[in-house]
Amino acid sequence: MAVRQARGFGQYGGAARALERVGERWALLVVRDLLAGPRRYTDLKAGLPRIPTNILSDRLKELQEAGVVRRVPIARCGLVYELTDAGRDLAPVVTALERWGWAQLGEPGDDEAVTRDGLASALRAAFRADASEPAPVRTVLRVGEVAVAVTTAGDDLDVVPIGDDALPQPLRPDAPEVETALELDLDPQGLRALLAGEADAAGIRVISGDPGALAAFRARFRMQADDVDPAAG
Amino acid sequence: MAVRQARGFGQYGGAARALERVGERWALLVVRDLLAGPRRYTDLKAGLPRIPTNILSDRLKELQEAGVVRRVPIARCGLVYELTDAGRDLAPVVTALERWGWAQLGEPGDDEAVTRDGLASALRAAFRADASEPAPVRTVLRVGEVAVAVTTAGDDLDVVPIGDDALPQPLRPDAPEVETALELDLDPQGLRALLAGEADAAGIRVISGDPGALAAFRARFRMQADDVDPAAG
DNA sequence: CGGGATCCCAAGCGATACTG
DNA sequence: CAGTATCGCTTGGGATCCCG
Repeated sequence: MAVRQARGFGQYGGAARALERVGERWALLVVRDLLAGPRRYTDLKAGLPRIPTNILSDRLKELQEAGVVRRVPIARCGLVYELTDAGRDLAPVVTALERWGWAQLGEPGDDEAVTRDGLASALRAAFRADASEPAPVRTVLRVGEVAVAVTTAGDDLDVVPIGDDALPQPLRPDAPEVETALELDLDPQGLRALLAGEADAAGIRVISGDPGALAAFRARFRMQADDVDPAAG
Repeated sequence: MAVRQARGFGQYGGAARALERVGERWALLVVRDLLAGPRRYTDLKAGLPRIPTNILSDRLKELQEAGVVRRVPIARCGLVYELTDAGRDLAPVVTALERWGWAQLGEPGDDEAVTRDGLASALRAAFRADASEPAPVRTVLRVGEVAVAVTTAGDDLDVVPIGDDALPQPLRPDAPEVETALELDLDPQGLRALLAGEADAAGIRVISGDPGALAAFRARFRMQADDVDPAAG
């Protein structure tokens, strides 16, 4: 009996119910990765290097039963897992966790790496919509082995993995030809510093792009949710 | 060895780190209750009726080690646990969970009850700041055995438990004499319906207050984060 | 009586091996 | 590729006990 009957907390309330549904170990990390798009079992396992296969299997079953994840057979591409509407509604939860967690992060542990979907999730959490800058801008970030391409356009953000992903990207037709304005190579601490808005640029290497592009990126991606409104009135 | 060394996820990222710190079973419910104010061990145990005492003890130790909770001896009042600044920064996480969870809630289970701090947390998550209504308004909500008094004033929200709490409330000096404009008695489903903005008033009993006060309450407390902006430009 | 610590059992987790 | 099966270990659950 892999799918356990949700050991409850005995409370009628939102937080308790949410934690019953997605509070098991690894569950929200699966959701985080699926927020980047549909993934095959193997993709998920690759993005969660330390998850035991039986646990991934259990979590996917439980998330399906909770109405968060759906199994979708794809023509000649096998089988993918994707979020349901309710699953996508978990984005604010993941974002809140990202913001808090990045503020707590120090040095990376020896065996800690930045994963592709984790990087994408971080960028989504750090993104600040700004309708006043509607022109699309594309940035490529590399952290260790992983890389993503980030395209911003006004309030819109698109993060796509780069690399030997077998999964065909939807390749939004509305994001046609945008030149890459900035390409960065970061180490984990550099990524943290960048998203924290720290002035120090250790661990941040600009591969291509001018300083203005870097400054613009820093302005649009910042982790803390400082909701001060600066000017009066 | 009560305090385990944070079985990590092997990832350098915000969500992973956050879940390492506060992702253990019961941990975020402890945080939720502490967001309502400092609590003694016994208060926490009473608010989390199904938590085994050893687990509560373990969680509190882990949360202290994670820098989320602090133990504070109080003159002739024993010992309380309270959130640190980092712990208070978890409020957005709890709020996001509340919002998602209330949207998922159906019927209460047989042994599920609404707890006082859970009710307070739900109200905080549902509150919509509105600076244009600065006059303080006080509402009393009862759900089963628990009751809270909610005072709103513009962007400000204050939720205090009512009942035989041993713990002395700070009793904010800035909230002097406000008459109770509305008093409601709800069953769990009525609370859910109220916060969901459902028109149906089953399970919602008005003890005192006029229909206008109820309508005003419904306008200021609504769970879904509908961020549509209705009118054009 | 508040604030835990201890014990024992069951259930969940982790690693590896194996299968359709 | 996409899981299932098995097994030992670790946690959680529930009850009891201890200490100031």
